[in-house]
Amino acid sequence: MLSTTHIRDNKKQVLEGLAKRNFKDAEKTIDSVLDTDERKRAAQTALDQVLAESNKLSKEIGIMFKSGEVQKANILKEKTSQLKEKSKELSELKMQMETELNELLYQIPNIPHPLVPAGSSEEDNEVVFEHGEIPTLNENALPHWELGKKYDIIDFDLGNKITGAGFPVYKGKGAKLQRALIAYFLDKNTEAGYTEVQPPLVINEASGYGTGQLPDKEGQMYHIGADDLYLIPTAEVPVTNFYRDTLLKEDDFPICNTAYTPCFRREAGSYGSHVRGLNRLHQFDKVEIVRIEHPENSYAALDSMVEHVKGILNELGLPYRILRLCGGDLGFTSALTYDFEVYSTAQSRWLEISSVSNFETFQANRLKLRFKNKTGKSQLAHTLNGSSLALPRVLAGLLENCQTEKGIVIPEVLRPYTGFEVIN
RNA sequence: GGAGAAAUGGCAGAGUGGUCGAAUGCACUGGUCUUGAAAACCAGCGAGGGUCACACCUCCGGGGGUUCGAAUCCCUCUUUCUCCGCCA
Repeated sequence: MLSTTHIRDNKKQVLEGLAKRNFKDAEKTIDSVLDTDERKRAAQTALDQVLAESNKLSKEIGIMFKSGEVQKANILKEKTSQLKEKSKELSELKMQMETELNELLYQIPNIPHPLVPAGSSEEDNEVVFEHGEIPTLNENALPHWELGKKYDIIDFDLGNKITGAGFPVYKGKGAKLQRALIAYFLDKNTEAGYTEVQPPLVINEASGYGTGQLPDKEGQMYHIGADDLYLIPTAEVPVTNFYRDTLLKEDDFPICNTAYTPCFRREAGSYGSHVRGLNRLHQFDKVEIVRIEHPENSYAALDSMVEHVKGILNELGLPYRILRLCGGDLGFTSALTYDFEVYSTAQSRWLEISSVSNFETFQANRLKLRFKNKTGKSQLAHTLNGSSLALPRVLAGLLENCQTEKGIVIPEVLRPYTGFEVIN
């Protein structure tokens, strides 16, 4: 959520940013934010004055009672009763303004970084880096869902039976490969200075608001009605919310966490061939990296996260590219996002396997995540996160690109984790 | 699941209806002293809103209520602790 003071002080820049995102009615929305904010503050000021008067009188009444001037006190009591009614009205007005203001602010996405290219769809994303050679596979190369069946390592039908579509069962070497990838990713992240954490897999409503899943993306999360909790769509949510309502010191930075969790997404409205196999699931595994940074360092941190993910993909030997997302494809809460895509040779398409973003103060504002700066004032921190990495599509790319006539050859770096070299 | 107790500033911990945003100690920051450090002493030290700056307003787990006035009384929710039950 953007802060009203930021909007007030940088109106022009905000409008330009929203234009880059093709945000409709930007001017109208921003104007009504500013107007509502002004009315909110007017109500606040009026309320404060009434309360000040009432506090003063109450103190006087106290003194009168002590000195026995009961009659005089009773006259003042009348007066404060009136003030009380007035304050009730004003505080209702103020709350109403606050609600209206928040509803407006919840609709406004983050302002894109200047590097974000203009554009309306994924076609306008900018390819900033490519690496690795696309392997030439033999003629009867298979997509991963066929490979999963052939080697009996991924069972979509079994998952279908016990739960439903989008919940595969990993078996044998497939299950072990999953575990190997998780352990490998966590080790790489830990080596790079991230502290491993294990968060809960369900979150409460406040956490959903903190990172921006609520109120707008409610339908994307699984909701547990009886306890009013949500299954996490990504480790970003619980881990970033560790720092909700927190006042940090400058030397607490940087805060670097990594977490493996399953992720649960309803993916309402997704269908068709691009969701086939592991391409899009309701439950999948992901290792996430989350950072809390000083605003001055957040873009250096973003770059270092990108370099880190690159390092892992280089080691795995998968062909990949990095995209800078355009305004139209950028996530609601992000200011700048780099997507990593692995090339799936058997499907002849790119698969997104990581998304690394700087949210600047957008999440921190809702989270009330601040730090005390050098001048002693509290200031919003910057939050960042990225996948490092998401399993199913890495697995898909790996199965498809590493298939040979003898079977699927496991990349060398994973062999200490799997304990086997080939799936056949 | 049942019974009881509790929740106060970074931490510990006073405060049971009025001048309490809150004693005291520790921690922290600045200063004096010291070759330096420690100790001692002096001063400062919660957050949010508001203001050029003051004033002023809000916050003692969350929400609601009683009262002219609530950290303090009442209701409710959450969490923690103790006991009982159940279970890994």
